[in-house]
Amino acid sequence: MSEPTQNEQRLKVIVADDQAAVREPLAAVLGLSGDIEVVAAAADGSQVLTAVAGGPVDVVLMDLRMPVMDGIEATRRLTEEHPEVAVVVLTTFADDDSILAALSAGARGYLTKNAGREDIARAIRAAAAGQSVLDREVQDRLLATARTKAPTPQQPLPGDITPREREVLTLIGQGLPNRAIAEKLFISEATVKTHINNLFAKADIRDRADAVRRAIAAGLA
Amino acid sequence: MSEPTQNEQRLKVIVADDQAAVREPLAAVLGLSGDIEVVAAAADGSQVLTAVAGGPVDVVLMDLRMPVMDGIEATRRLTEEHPEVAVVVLTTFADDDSILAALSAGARGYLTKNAGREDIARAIRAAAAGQSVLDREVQDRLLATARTKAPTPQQPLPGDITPREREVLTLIGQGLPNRAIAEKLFISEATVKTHINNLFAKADIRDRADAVRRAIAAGLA
DNA sequence: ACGCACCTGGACCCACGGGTGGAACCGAGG
DNA sequence: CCTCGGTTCCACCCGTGGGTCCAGGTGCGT
Repeated sequence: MSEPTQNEQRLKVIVADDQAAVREPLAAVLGLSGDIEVVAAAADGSQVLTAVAGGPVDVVLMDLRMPVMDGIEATRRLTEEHPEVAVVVLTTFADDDSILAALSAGARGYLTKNAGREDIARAIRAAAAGQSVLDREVQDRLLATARTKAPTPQQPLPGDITPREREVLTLIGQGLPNRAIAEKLFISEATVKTHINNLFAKADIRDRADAVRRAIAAGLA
Repeated sequence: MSEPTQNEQRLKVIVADDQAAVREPLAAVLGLSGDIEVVAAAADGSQVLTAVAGGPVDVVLMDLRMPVMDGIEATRRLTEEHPEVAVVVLTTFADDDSILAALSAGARGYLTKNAGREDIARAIRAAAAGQSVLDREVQDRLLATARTKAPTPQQPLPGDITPREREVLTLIGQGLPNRAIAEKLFISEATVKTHINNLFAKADIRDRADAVRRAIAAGLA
């Protein structure tokens, strides 16, 4: 996580973008930062993989929209086969799906293309050090999805519920009538009723509708 | 988002931590970075606010656990009253609640205390530039909550459902029996049954348990 | 004025759900 | 050994739920 003092070696960076008009000036301008060395350029995801195989690399600056193999897939493979290589995404698109997909694939940074040279350089240094740099809007989006989707605290059931009862509750949560539950578990409907009544007593469930809600709330459905 | 060339002025930073044994060495070591100037130190949140009022500040390095006013509350007020000031959290705790609370309050970075001097300095520079730096584990946690909480696509109901029917469905989703629904809506139980039967026909709902699931899935409960 | 959608209500029937009590089997544990 | 918890089943009762048909009242747009 930390750099003992500071300058170890120049950071070896690969620039990946299918548009030469973006890739080449970017590589050139990054080389101006004294601590960054662009060791290769790639026009698609597979070129990134071969380039990484060619020699030691610290950071890949990755576009998402590329032919042959896109940036998401390239990131996924890269972080699997070479976890020591950090990936920083640099793209024009900052929609929720792209952000989640890229970070899930293992990217350690996400910048939009209105980031300046220093912003990019800083993200590269951070990624090499194990940190993660996000554009402000990207962080806001990620935070928003993390927050809005949070109100399902997975409230638990009493501990004295038997495995069989849990099975029955799950099927209730899927909306099945007792007869269907009985068939699915190869038991009689009477037995299903017994389990249900035990459930009601143990878990303070009033009726079937309540059971459905509890099953969903407990994550069984 | 970008810095035109580079050195504008030294970044004015406030260090906030209730433990002097942490605060003072931290302030001292940060001053060693040529582009960072520690202009004040604070032992709690309210001291941060008064210090910010005293003069121009770029970044506040904020601990979360502090007496009088904690880092969350201080961050919230700071980003409201002085949105131009960036807050970077530096704390030992990296649990989901703390992370979400701090970032929701407006923090533009979140580091744990095993971050090194360069890591912290980089986060400060990024925050001043409008970016956000997260520790690796922090990003992973934030991403995990954003992902796991996503599988509720809010599947909609048919369009020809009347307002009254929607009301009834909501109450069904809360587990109420017909009689209770009738009382709550000041109508007879017979009317409730009618609405329910219409719902079943329109929305392809089989029975009451199914209705509960649909109501929850539609976000009515 | 007329049709139409919606909300309202009543009547009937019966299947399913839910409550109670009892009973048998089996495996783990004292 | 025999108890105990879990699972399996039966019988009985009845309340609620769910299906069907019908019908009055209101407000809206043509």
